[in-house]
Amino acid sequence: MNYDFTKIEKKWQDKWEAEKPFTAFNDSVKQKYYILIEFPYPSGIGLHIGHPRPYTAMDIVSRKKRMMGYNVLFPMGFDAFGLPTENYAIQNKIHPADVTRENIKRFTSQLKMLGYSFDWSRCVDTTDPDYYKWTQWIFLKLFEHDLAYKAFIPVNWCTSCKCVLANEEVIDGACERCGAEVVRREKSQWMLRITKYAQRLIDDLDEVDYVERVKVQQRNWIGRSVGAEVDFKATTGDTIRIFTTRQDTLYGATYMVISPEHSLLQKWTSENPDEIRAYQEAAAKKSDFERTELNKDKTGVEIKGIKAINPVNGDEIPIFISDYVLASYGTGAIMAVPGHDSRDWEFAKKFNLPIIEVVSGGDVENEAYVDCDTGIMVNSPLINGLNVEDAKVKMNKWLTEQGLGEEKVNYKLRDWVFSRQRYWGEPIPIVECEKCGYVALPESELPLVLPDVKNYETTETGESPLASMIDWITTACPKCGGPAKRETDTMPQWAGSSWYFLRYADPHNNTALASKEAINYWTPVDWYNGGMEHTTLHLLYSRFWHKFLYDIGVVPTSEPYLKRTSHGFILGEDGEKMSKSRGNVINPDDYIAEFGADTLRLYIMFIGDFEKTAPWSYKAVKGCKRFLDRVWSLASGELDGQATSIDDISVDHEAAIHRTVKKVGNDIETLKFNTAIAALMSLVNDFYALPPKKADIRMLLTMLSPFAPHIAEELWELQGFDGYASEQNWPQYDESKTLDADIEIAVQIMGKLRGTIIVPLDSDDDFIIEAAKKDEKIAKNIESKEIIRTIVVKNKLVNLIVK
RNA sequence: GCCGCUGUGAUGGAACUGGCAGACAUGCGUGACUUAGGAUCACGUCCAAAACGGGUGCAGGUUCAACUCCUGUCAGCGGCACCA
Repeated sequence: MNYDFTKIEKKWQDKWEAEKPFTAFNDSVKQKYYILIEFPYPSGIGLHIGHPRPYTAMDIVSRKKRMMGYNVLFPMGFDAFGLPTENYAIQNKIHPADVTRENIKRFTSQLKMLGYSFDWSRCVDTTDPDYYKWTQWIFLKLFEHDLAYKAFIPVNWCTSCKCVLANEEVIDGACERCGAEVVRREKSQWMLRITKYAQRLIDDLDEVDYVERVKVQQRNWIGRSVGAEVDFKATTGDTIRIFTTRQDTLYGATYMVISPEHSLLQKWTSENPDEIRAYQEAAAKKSDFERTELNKDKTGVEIKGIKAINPVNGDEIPIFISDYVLASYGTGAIMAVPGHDSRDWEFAKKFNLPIIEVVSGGDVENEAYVDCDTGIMVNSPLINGLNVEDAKVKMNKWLTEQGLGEEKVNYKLRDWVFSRQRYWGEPIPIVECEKCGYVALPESELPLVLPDVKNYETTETGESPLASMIDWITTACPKCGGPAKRETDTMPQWAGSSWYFLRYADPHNNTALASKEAINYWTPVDWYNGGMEHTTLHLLYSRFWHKFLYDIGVVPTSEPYLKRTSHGFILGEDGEKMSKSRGNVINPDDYIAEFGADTLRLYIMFIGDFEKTAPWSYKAVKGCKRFLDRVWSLASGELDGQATSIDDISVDHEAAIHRTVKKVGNDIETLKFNTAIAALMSLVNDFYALPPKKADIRMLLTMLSPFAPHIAEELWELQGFDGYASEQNWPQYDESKTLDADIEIAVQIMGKLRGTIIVPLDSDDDFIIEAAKKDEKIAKNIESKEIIRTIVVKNKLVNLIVK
């Protein structure tokens, strides 16, 4: 009988569909284990080969955890709001909801064809009003706690999507999604105060088990730096507050720079207003990208007729505007210390400004002395002779005493721009009342359902398609009953995914986002695997929302995910990133049809280190198919012996089986799926060398079932074993049985391998040394030499040191 | 510029905590079975093969022993970046 994977896979998938063996229970006595993968965006092109890598990995973990006796929650859903669907809808004149429904259908059937053990009864869809009701509810809570606010600010505007982007969505000055240029626009936008959580988002990383690169990247993004804010007086009488991390170098400040957008500029009358206005206008026109691109050539304009006064020595110093100072960081103003900052140094050279050395050890005439931690303060009466660190401490104290400033921590993290001028997103449940300002809709009016519109396109003025729905916009203020207008922007794609893992705990609840009991039972997520590309987007956003929900008592823990791992991308056969234009895209459907889902699952895990990128190889897929063919021909025939427990396995294979149980089990827990599969292949090779008994095959199928569940169940049934392979206990190994009775150990002379000997397991040192000396090859090597030292590593090797 | 990661056969990749480098797979080679083989099975496959030889990006060091630890250096990938 042949391995007819098409028939077998259909058979078992139908069975799982009917019997639902992978349902998670909210009232189980078993220990819970919550495994999460990032739910996909159901795009029109269907499942991509990148999807099955994390899904298969976590499916294997889920299946193994179930076999270990856990009540496993392994859910799936769809993050379905977003631009591609909207664009497709615009082009084809279909409602985005219809497109979404079709895409979800297709994704679901593709996922089912891969045999994943999802609990489909908990499937969620972020575009379902029953779901986004709670996304809106959380937004209202944020608004209530002053964490959502509307502000007129310069924003990132994607010229192609015609939409505002969050900082996290801008990559090298271009749109993260479409690659088009991002320009600066002033717009009134809803914002979320993620910055209020910056410190906790850093601190709590110490509490969770995330792979290090994720922690590093988040810390990097939040960008904490410790310094001080210091007030400089201007000759106009105004105060200019600056932020610096080098308060020790205050005596070296020979000029100031403020950003072209600084508010004081509106107030001041300088001697050169035209020059200043021209510079401001030029800076405003530049995109962020252009501004950073020009970083070699420093530009700026002095504000003539106005000076600043250095608070430490009373010196009058000039003030410049320059776009190397950002309005959005710190206070938008800096003191410039050309002696110890390379940007200031460059600027000072160009504009012929004085350079004062305040930390000794460098040569400030030739270049800024920046890495001067080991230097000693000079030319700084208050702190001369101190090292840099002590100087900072003393300076902080002095600034506080004088009322001139204080120690201050700054973050690169910006508040989250939360409005999108698009149709296919959650409506923001806020109205603007002429009298009361921004007013929240009452909870009873949720969900605020997305209305049908004729036209899904953003208007030329950059307004959401909802802006043309006059009937919908016009409403009454919930507070005073007066005339009010609805918010026409929608939420960003990241809204629905910021809390979806909570919904899985209790997906059909219509009185809360999930019941308290369900949340308390299932959360936090035990293991979350996802892509590195979400580290400073979804992962950061959802940690923020979770912390807020913790603060208002909705969830029991301040962190949503206990453990975070991340997979590498799969590249095309040419080693390049897959893309339509390169023509190297791999379609999973083709592989399921040609080799079957089990082979695809196996190969995608065998391809290489799970955490690294790996190139696809058609030929290597065939190797995995060959392996399953070999398993099939071994296990589909008549087999000898009993097969009721691990004790029935044959003596010949005992050590190999125990070793494999140990290896496969450990490797699954540490994401080493490739070596787990290699171990199973080795065992099968052993079985070819020396025929296995029935109990040996039973062990093999048990271990294979998380990886290749269809073939494992089929062979299990064929052999007449009890129940299903997937519901067996995960096998226990006996450490003492993992080694053969006789083992080969290496014999080295002077650290070089000179031969091997076979000795009984756990032989003592003297026995091994004697056995080594008796070995023919070794004896020849050491005759006429004196052994002066011997090193024995038990069951591994012996090293003879000779003279 | 700063931070992090990675360099191993023809290829993808193994190697626990310093203990036989190259598991497993691909590819290639030889043989068997066959009318046939792009199927299957068996064997071989780091280089060199004279061996007490050489070999994990490169140059050193520590050690009885180094892919693994240390110093320096080169290359590639990723993140951050006029962030004061």
